[in-house]
Amino acid sequence: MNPVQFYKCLADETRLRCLMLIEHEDELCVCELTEALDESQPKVSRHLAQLRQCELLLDRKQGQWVYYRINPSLPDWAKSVLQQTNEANKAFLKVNLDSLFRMGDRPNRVASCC
Amino acid sequence: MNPVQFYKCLADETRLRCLMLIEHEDELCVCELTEALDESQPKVSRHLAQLRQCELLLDRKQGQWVYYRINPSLPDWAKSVLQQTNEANKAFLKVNLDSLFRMGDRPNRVASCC
DNA sequence: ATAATATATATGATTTTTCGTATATACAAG
DNA sequence: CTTGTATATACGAAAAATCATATATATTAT
Repeated sequence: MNPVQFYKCLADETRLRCLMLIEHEDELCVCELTEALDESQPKVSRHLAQLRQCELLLDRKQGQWVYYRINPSLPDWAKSVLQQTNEANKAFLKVNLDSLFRMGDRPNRVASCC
Repeated sequence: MNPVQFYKCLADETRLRCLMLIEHEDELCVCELTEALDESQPKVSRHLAQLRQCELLLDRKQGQWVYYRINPSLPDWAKSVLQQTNEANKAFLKVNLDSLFRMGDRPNRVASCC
């Protein structure tokens, strides 16, 4: 993982908030992120695709939903950066977490093993 | 320190290498960074100015040289991110450190207190 | 005073990134 | 099959970032 490419991924508000929300919630689908961020679906989807191409995120398709999670194969330093950023910037994420928890009709998780 | 602004500062190759070199050496002047990076002086200077404006770096003028150092007032999480990035990416910096150590006529440091 | 060195900044061009909108694909429900 | 929902992508426009070059300022040396 080239550190410049890694930080370019974090250097956009939409992408950083997506990463932090996913880090916080372990796994989120596109519609949840779209609601939490109050952004258009194509915009969120485009940024998620970029994070997937750079291998910061993995996705898992389940029915009509696509769930994104942090790539566990990221180097330790990168994972650590994401964790620390999250822990030290809770106020930054609050508005998005509030929207997420207020959201109705969130899809039911089914474990990927079933 | 807004995390998006912070990561935008790290999301450029010239700026990230400058930050990592300075982190490694505690303090470097513009001509040393210019030599270590093998980039034009205005380019290095411009990026350093940006890092100073964003308060990631502080500068100290001494004679004809301007020395840059990491701003010690950065939040702990940001300082930690810089340190971890450095420790986990030594190979990334090697070529620049080699150039720096090979450089002739490096300015003599004088402690800022004198 | 003149010349040389170190650094900063201005300017306009170029490149990169981001965006809105439209559209395509896949799945689910009826 | 049709409709609705979730997601992805294509395309051109707009915005932002970066750059090379020229030039300005400050300091040191002669």
